[in-house]
Amino acid sequence: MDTLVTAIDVAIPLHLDSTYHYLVPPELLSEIAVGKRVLVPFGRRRLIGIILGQIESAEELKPVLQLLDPEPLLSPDELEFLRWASSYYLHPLGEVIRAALPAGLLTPPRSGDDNSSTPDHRLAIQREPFFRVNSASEAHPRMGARALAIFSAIAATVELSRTELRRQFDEPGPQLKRLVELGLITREEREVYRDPFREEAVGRDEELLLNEHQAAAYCALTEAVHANSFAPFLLHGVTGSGKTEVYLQSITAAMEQGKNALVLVPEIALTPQLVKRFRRRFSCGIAVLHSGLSDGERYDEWRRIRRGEVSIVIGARSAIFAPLSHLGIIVVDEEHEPTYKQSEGFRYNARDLALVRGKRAGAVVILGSATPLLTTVHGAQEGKLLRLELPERVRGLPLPTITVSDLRGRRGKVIAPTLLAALRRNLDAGGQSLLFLNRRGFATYLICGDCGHVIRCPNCSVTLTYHRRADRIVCHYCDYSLATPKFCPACKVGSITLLGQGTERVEEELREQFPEARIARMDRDTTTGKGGHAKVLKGVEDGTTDILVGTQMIAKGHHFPGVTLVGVIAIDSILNFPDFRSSERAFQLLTQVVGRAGRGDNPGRVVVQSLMPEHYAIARALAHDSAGFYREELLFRQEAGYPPFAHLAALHFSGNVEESVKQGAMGAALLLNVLRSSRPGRVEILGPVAAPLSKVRGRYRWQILLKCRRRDMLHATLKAFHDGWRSPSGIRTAMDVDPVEMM
DNA sequence: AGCACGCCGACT
DNA sequence: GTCGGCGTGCTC
Repeated sequence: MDTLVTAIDVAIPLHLDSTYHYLVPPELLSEIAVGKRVLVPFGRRRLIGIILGQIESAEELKPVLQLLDPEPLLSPDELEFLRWASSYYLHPLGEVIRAALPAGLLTPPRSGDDNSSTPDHRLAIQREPFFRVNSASEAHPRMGARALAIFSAIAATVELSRTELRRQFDEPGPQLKRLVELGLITREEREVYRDPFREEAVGRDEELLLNEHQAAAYCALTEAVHANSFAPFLLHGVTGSGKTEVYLQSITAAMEQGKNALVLVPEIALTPQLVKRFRRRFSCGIAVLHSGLSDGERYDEWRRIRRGEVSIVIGARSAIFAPLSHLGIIVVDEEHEPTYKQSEGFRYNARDLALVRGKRAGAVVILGSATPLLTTVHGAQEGKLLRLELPERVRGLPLPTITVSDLRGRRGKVIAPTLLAALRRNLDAGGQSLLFLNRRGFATYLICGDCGHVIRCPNCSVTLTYHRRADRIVCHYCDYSLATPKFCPACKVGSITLLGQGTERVEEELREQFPEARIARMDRDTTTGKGGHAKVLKGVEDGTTDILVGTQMIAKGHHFPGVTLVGVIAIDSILNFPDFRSSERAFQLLTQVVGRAGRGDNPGRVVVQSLMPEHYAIARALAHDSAGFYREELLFRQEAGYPPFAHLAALHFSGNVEESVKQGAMGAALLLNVLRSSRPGRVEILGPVAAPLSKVRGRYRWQILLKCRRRDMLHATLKAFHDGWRSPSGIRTAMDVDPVEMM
């Protein structure tokens, strides 16, 4: 019989389904613990993995090279959560762990020097000297004036950092050294955090008085907080109904119980006001996590959370993995936002994970939105979550006047007469206008007038967009661009016709129509670089811009207090988007946009241009009838068999080689096999399996959609498929599983 | 995902 | 005779 040796089970952050075992050298035996990192040999490489558990093994194993942490990075409970996510999303645990930890912690050291336990110098823990006055020491007669000033500055406070002293006295080094030598002050080196706020002092802010609806919501939430068990809520509040104040006071209630709060926001760059409001309200530690932080700053924030130095974490989707203990409350603000979904690699949805994490932690989960997901509304109807409503604006403004401008039968101009007249009137009255179109550029496609050839991106299957200012044609998928050709590249003689409309064209048309108006455009083309946003926004805020044209960007987050006219150039471009949620998106967008109109006691005006003016998503949004919209949308989904009445998952097949068609075909074949051998009829393939092959960033992609009435059955099918899948020979590609709507 | 092993074409 | 193409298979 073979002798058993102590080994560990390790998750490797690669696209590998299995975990790997390593021998533990005797000298490390006492230090081994679940959740610590280890440097291990992997083939010819050395990689950093996470210890999942201890095992006894009789196999021939390679030994662990190095144990990297004195304390575990992940608690057993956190690891359990990540394990769940790994199996639910059918994604390797090692990669799930990598997504949950600050960037760089699992990146192995460059070959060569490997004696450092922090593999990346950017993640080095920063230290800084602090100076404090020794007890009973007084100003010394031999001190120079400068040394005296420095000494007094330190004496005036408890201690001062070198950075602070350098800021006040440039080059204080020699004097500090002398003061230390004289025994008057003490120098002490301490660990410091990189502070992503560059801490400007914020004033305090008092709790606001809640109105009747807010108070009712607050009562329900605090009661749930006190109950110490999982309780999910939908906080359905119209724009301006004071959802944030309800979040703040509920969090206060949780903190009074000694519990912590996690707040997810769609995109933290767009919500600085929210962060500021939290910082004004709470004196406890607050960590802010988002993609704008450097790896070092992120790592520091993560460590502050891990050590229990903060009680509140605010962050974008990846903050759902923040190592916050004693979770009492999780807020998902604007829960309908698609940014909660990660759509590459480890495909997860932070909104869904918030519910799972909240359940595991026994916490209150608030999904807040003015336009919640239909799935959420349905969940509330089924009694899975409790719905709290805030139907009134805090400062009750009358609703804007709303017009739908019927575009049918009109050709040519982007701005039709109704909107044009409204713009004229608003301009003459000195009001500001906001025009929305969700397409950049001048013309969305170019077609040869002679041979009909459409110019497409060589890497992606999409048409190229003409940008007039840059005089180039650009791919909006991969940013490939080309100088605008004079003649058709296919037939070499035909002239090119510009079709489809973008923000650049709207801007040009406005300049023709209103030469005296001050017009600005805000989209990805005009806001590149830091402060690009701020510049455009300032123009609107201080009234030096009369008309602002923009994409999605202008519909979100910003406050434009002077806007009295909002125009939606083409809501159809959203309604006709090939996605079963397109009505929902249109409804959300219009609701948001309508909320932008109005100044003071002027309710403002909204004009929506559409080729489908009777569409229920338009009608209901403009009538502020969300109940009506959800009722009709539920009926439509039920008939079509879409979520929330069925569960969907997508299988993506992608690769560099054109032959990835073959892969898709193999996938379809395997899938049919899986379906045949499981319970027939319970899972169906949605849409044609021979879906058109699309090309994105040079990679071809094939997609198969699966539909099932029961989530567990869909998951079992996906799992069987996933386990049975092998890339067809000759093609080196990846297969991705994307549970679109499984919760 | 890397990284090597392995078996076929043009070269110091 | 070798250098190198990338097909295929493994990594405790």
